[in-house]
Amino acid sequence: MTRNLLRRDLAEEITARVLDGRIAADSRINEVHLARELGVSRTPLREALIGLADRGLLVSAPGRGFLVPPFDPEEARRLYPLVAELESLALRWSSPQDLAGLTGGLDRITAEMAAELDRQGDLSTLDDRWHTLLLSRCTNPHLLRLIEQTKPLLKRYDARYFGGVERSRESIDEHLRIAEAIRVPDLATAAELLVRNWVKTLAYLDDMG
Amino acid sequence: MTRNLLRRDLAEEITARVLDGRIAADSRINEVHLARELGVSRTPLREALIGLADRGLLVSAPGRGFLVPPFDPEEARRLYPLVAELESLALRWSSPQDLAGLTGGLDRITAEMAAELDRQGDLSTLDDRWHTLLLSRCTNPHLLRLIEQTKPLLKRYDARYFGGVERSRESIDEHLRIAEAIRVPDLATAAELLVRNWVKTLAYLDDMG
DNA sequence: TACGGCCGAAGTGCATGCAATACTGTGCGG
DNA sequence: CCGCACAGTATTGCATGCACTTCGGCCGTA
Repeated sequence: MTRNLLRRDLAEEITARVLDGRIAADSRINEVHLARELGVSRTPLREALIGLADRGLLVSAPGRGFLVPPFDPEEARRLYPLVAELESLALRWSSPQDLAGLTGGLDRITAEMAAELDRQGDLSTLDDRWHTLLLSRCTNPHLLRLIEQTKPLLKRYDARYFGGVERSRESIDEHLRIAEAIRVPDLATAAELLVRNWVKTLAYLDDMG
Repeated sequence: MTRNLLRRDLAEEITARVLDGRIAADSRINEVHLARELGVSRTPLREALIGLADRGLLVSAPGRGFLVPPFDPEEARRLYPLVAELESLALRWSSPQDLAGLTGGLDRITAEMAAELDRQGDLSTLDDRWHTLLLSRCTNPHLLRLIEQTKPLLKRYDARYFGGVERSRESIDEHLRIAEAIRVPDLATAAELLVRNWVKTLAYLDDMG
């Protein structure tokens, strides 16, 4: 059992707040206020902020502390293809046999997504679980780390624009087809479809914004 | 002009020490001793260590501080293809025209490498400069950040095994051919050659260790 | 009005202090 | 001889303290 460090919990909490906008984009973070609000001292808070800055979720401005970068459509257009390629790589670096064993779990999550969509609920956490499961057999921990680090940056944009029912149905269908390709198994096709899934999401975002 | 933070200088210094072994692999870092040795307090030192742990150069063990992970041949076999794919991606995401303008500078560095090889000098920093210049036209800052973060991990292994004259000559030749492909410009070929360059280096390492 | 310099308040960056946890070595029992 | 318990030390994780920088408002001047 791993004892949890305050700075990790804080990093998680701050990430959540940045993603849902409770900590606004294009704003500075006041360490004293935030520390008081979270009921901790500045030290572990700063440690968490430094970690987040190293991952790119925040930027550190010497003498001015930490900033939440502003939204930038251009950045979204960089992040989606990046995550697409990284996930594609992770998929191609997984054992086909191991992957085939995942299809049941994957499709179950997809089914939950369909149900949640009817209920007009939140799909993003289910989508996360699906992708995480899909990549869980990748044998390259460093690649997985990079993906884990990059996705929050992307989720900032996803969270803003998510909710298109049209696109959600389409995406659910794409998930099913990816799982199918894995069952064959045809990883090249699966990886290709996975990239398309991300890129199409970006295209959908671009059309809106 | 960017005022420099102590934690950044420290992170740089610690990275250097880990890479050249002054901080041994598979050892714990004693914050008090290291802080005293570096003439700073534990606070900015810890901040630097946290950043390095987030990048994967160190690992954080709750209650036990920070550890330098042991050398693991398996890890090297994961890192080289990863960096290869990342750099390949960065190259393919560069503008061919911009890249073509780099060939002069690239070849100059390659020439310096050849000269340095005759002198039996250090090639790794020149190699770094070459790769950095090659990727300098990539328009995806997040991808470049991931590469910057991952390369030190790899350099830990590179530094251990570097020095094969045979492989160095071969690598220099590969650099020239990559620059050629860029001049054409034929980025697909260049990216392919770049991947090969990394993978062959790994193969050479594997043969030794 | 627009601009620039000064002054007080606010905030960061680093140092230090403290309590809880983890390590080391010793002695005892099996 | 080996394993375990225990006491003392060392070390981490977090809190607090302090100095320097930055920010915001006010004034004076052009």
